[in-house]
Amino acid sequence: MDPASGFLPAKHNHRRCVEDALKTAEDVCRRRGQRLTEQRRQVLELVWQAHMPMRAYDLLDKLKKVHRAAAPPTIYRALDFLIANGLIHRIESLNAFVGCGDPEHAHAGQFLVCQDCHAVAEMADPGVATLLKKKASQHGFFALRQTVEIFGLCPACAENHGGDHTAMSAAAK
Amino acid sequence: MDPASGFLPAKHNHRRCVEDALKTAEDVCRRRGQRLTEQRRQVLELVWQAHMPMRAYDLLDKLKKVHRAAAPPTIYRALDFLIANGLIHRIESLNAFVGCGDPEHAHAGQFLVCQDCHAVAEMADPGVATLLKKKASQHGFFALRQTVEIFGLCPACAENHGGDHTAMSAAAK
DNA sequence: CACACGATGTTATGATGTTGCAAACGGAGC
DNA sequence: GCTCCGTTTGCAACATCATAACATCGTGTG
Repeated sequence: MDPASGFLPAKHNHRRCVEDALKTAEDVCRRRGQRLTEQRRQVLELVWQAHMPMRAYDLLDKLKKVHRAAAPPTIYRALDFLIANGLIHRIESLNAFVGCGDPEHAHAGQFLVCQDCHAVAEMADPGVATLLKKKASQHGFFALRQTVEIFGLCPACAENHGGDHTAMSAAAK
Repeated sequence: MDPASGFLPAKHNHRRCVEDALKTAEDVCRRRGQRLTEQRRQVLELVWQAHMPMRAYDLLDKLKKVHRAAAPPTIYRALDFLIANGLIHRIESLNAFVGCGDPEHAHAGQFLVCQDCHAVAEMADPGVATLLKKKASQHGFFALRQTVEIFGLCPACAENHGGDHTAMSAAAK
């Protein structure tokens, strides 16, 4: 199953899932005649390694460890490229980025963001995307791009907190 | 009809619609025992006057004209208050704020953002919100809050551009 | 009046993202 | 190999977005 869809078990083969993502990225770029340069590959790898939303400057700090000259434009250019090729998604509410499990097909993803552990899952439900497009068109609006971000509790965190997630998350601060 | 739902005709009674929004805000705050101070009222008025997404520093510049001492915290505090009371919404993709036409009821709004004229309409379709919550729960996710932002062309801009919005918007730059 | 608490003033700083231009790289054609 | 040319990267500065920390002020309440 697609590694980006749904929340992952605590112990999955993480090294493997990063490798798969990079392999897929290489395939996709080769087919499209796009250059997945070393820098871009490294940034993509950092995003996948974290397996949770990564912010630009966090990625920059990590990138600097293997590439001292890295600066903000370094990261943002790589992120722009990766987004343009559907290899990552941007989570607007977090100013953060996550890997996309299905870069081969353009799609409007819906993101489930856990407020507790910060894990993110992508739904990519075509029914949702279609409904939104349809609802928009009922308002005379021609939809081109969607951002859908749902905040709440992932299965593991909902489990841990039982019914009183409100009290718990307040206490957790 | 609710002034914030749907795109407005080019010539609506704008002064009236700002006044109504402020009146409603006063009612809501009074009932909740919240203080709609002069500063907060002014910021809310600025948001409604623009009738399109306003960024914090744009509001700050405008506020300075009637209140020289205004600084970033001035604006952000007012915006925090207004959001907390449902009087405005934040558009995450734009780092901008729009007035809410229905502050009386908590709701998950869906925003239609025109890429051309930057107008924004709020759908607040409960069916959409419910569907998203349900889809999320099918993934074991307990949804608490939603951000739905749809980019495209509003009725007026879609009309002007006919079929070739791509060429037009490229040329428009 | 005195107190408490929320609101505001003020300065500084942190966090996020972009522009502009020059240099280096890398593939296409010779 | 060499030139040409478009893409990618280096680099410095800047633009934008948001918050921290602490002092002061205002207002309602006992």
